[in-house]
Amino acid sequence: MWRGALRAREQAEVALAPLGLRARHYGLMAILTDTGPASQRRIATQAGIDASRVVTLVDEMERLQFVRRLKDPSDRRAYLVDLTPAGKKLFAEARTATAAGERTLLAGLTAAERKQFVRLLGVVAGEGLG
Amino acid sequence: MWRGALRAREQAEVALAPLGLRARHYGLMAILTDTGPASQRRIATQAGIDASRVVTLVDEMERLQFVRRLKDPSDRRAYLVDLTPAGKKLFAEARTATAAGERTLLAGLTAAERKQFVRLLGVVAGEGLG
DNA sequence: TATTGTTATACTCTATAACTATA
DNA sequence: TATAGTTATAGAGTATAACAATA
Repeated sequence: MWRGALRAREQAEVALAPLGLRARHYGLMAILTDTGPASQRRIATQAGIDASRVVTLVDEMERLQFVRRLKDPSDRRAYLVDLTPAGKKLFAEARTATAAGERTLLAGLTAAERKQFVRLLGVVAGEGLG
Repeated sequence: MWRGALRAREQAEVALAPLGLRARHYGLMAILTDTGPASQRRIATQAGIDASRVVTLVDEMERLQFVRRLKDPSDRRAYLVDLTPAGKKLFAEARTATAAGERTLLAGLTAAERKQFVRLLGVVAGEGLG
């Protein structure tokens, strides 16, 4: 499983490199697309990483203007991190790019097997647990 | 997929910790069990890691006497790394331990789905590529 | 008191480069 | 010239601890 994941990540990195992105940037955009504007704390929980790393990650994406920090009106300590329009556009491109890599990765499977595999993987990965 | 692999590795680490092992030690023993005595170069290729890391890894396992370095009679530069009897015994225990973790990981699947999942995973991971 | 975001720091993992002894 | 193993080192990536502002 580890080996498969390494292959998958490598595919993703290769696919995203032309866009100037790393897998983690894709992950951030995926979370924001999923949940909408979110606090950094929530992003950390969702991604399963430390809050201090979210700082750096959001910094990077903010500097590139794909993401922005809005003040949370209901909690002056917190930000709401949000995709900018440019970020949404970029994420769409990134999805296209990674989809191609995914096809390569799953090339050995029939269409039915792919569907099955993705489904089972969802269960094993504990989908929806954050 | 990445998330699933993280869960899998964590399961493995937790399962192996009581034996004083890390996932990489298990990996080394698995390779040696598979291929028999092997040069460090071959182990590196097989595991997909750098040769310098194999040095450290074998050092650790040799100090614990689970592995030994035999001189390769046909190439005086090379060692043949081999499991000791204690290493073989340990690997059997480690297999039992990780099998329990595996059951936890695949708990959400039926028996048939598990079998299918493992098969598909083998294809995606490019089984036998090294 | 507890929590959000931040910074500084240290630790782990990993690869690279330079070396030796062989081939 | 090239390869097996080793060492030292440097670069990622990551978590931890301590802090200010706010709850």
